[in-house]
Amino acid sequence: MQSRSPAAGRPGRPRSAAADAAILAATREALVELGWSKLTLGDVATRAGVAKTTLYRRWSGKNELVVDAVAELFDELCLPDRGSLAADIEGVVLQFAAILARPEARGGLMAVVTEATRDDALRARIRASIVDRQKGLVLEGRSRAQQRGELPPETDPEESARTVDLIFDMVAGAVVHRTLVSGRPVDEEWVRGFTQILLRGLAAPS
Amino acid sequence: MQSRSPAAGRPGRPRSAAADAAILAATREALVELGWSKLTLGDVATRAGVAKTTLYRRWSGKNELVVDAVAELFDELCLPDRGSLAADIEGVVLQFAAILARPEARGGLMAVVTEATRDDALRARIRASIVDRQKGLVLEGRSRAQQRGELPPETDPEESARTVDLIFDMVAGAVVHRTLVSGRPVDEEWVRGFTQILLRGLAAPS
DNA sequence: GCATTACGCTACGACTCGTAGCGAAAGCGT
DNA sequence: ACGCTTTCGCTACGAGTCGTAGCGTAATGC
Repeated sequence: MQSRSPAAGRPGRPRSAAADAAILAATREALVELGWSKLTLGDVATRAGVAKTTLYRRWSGKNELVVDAVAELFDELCLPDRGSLAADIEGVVLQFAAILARPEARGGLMAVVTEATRDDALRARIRASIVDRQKGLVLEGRSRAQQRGELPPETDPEESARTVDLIFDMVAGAVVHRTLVSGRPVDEEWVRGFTQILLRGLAAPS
Repeated sequence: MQSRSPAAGRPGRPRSAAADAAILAATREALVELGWSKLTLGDVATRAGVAKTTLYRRWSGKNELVVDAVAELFDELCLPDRGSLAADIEGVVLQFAAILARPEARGGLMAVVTEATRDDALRARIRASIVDRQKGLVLEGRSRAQQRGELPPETDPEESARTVDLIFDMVAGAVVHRTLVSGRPVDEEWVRGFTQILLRGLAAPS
């Protein structure tokens, strides 16, 4: 996507955009059927109807390919204004959960995060194409809540940045853990309870 | 461990307990050096000084082996009484974070969780040897807080069980996400902010 | 037409997988 | 002491995947 070849007005035959799309779609399909560990690049190439060499000319390996394939799933994330901070949180959490509920996202996202533990370049790629977009939603939601008077305005900008990171880890982490570790669905009931605690805290009366 | 051969008074040569320990230690060592995807069972066998066939006689594959190797890391988790709910939370979060900071836990734990997405037996094994122990700490901490009067007593037992699951996902999820996705350390400052939000909520004044 | 690049195809050595077969070693009961 | 049973280390094996190289062909810009 953003990091791959610009292909600006170079001489010679241009790369097929259709092949790109077919490869990414085939990757997601294989991810559903086989899972991360049994997914092979040769199989993806066959599914996409391209040669294995074509695949290697565009992606350096399994990790990079799957990051791009999974990142497309997060394009649909947005933050419609629902009138209150609680409603905004519930909306975006349900969106995020809906994406994670898809099997190609479950296995794929977790696998690349695992690999990113030992690969800084891969981690940067994940951050740029997936994580930063999500964090932007947190920023937007807080800004709206401050305008509504639901949250106090920022004082220290550095403190403010830390809080955004913290909230982001709490929201995304809880949804991911619920979905992938506990293995239970993120339904409306769960989201209500989660939002309640996030906004008012554990000590508050239910 | 609990699920493997009981080896009760059978005839014949008993299995070497030293080999078990050597294999698990070698697995963690290989996990640090190579990471999940490049770890091979042949390599682990060589490091442990045993034959590859011996390894396959005890574990059915990479997943099961790594679960057992990583599970040992969580044996040290406990919940010392620090006098208040906030202090208890901070204590156990720092313990959990210290384990996750070790490279053999980062890659290994995430990898087996990823694989568990498509393997129910593996998920059950993870739950039994890792997750349930953590959830027990949540239960214990809430019980103490209720005795201190920091939390309201339970009314509906079913509602109560849901709340424990929710808190568990929020705590563990946030720490895991901070460590593995955001890639930033869980230090005392972060833990203070996290506990503050978990107990008093976002809307509370800082 | 010509240079340049992408593409499909085949083939290749290197590696890992998981299993089978063998002889030797280590315990247990008599 | 003697077998019986099970484990262990070793070697070897077919199957599968990896990532690359080479080749002829297709598509684009000048």
